[in-house]
Amino acid sequence: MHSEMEIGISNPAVRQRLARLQRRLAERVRIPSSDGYGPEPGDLLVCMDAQYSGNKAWVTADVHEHGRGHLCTYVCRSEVHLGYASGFLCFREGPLLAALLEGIREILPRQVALLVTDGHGIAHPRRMGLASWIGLTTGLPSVGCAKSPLFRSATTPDPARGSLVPLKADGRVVGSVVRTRTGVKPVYVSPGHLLSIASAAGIVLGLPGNYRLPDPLRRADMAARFAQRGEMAPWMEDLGELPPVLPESLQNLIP
DNA sequence: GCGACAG
DNA sequence: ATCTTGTCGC
Repeated sequence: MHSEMEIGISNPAVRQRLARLQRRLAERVRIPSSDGYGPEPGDLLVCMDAQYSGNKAWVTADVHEHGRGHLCTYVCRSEVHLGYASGFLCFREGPLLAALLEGIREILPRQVALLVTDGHGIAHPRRMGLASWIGLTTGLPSVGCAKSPLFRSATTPDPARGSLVPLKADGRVVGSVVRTRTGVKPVYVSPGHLLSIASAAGIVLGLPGNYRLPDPLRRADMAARFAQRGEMAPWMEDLGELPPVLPESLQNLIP
């Protein structure tokens, strides 16, 4: 017998159905031409990440209070139900993030104001990156901050921190290539849901930190690695095992 | 056929 | 994401 394996996503028929679902979901995403959500003092910004080992995943949510700082970083363990394939990350990781968000909802002093994820928002072939999926699923504003592009950009931002250049997909501007640290590889920022392209870049550049990844996102990454190794830091809180949250739309498509 | 390809 | 050692640079 073999260990429980994830559902293969290499199957053309499965990919086709999921791609169709992505295009349908993308129609509901709202990206204003300007503004949209903007952080206000006291707002809770949640940055999320996940680490994997086989079909096990350690998922984290770093809670940052805008204008003040770090509150706590939550971690949970989950089972992965779908393999990875470029362009379909939202279906693999989305349900895991949704589970943890559900878990911390009652713990937090107030509602989450914004979500930030590893991976893209609308800077995606079908406008349905991880950030857009979780934003749409939760109804919350969301931003995608990816470490590598899904589309090659013709230009690169100046070496100085803060400089940025438009990120295009098929001639359409869908995000920004942002220099978060002088002389270091840029990150790829795109809105997921309920805010503009400019706002998304502004938010990422507004987050604290002197590394390529903003501190909250970096802390989410660190926490997930710690948890995976069975370690905990004083600023982390373990919520234990939480089952992935599969929306109706996925229950029929994913066994 | 070959290279690309978020995490 | 994960598999892995040393090493160059601020």
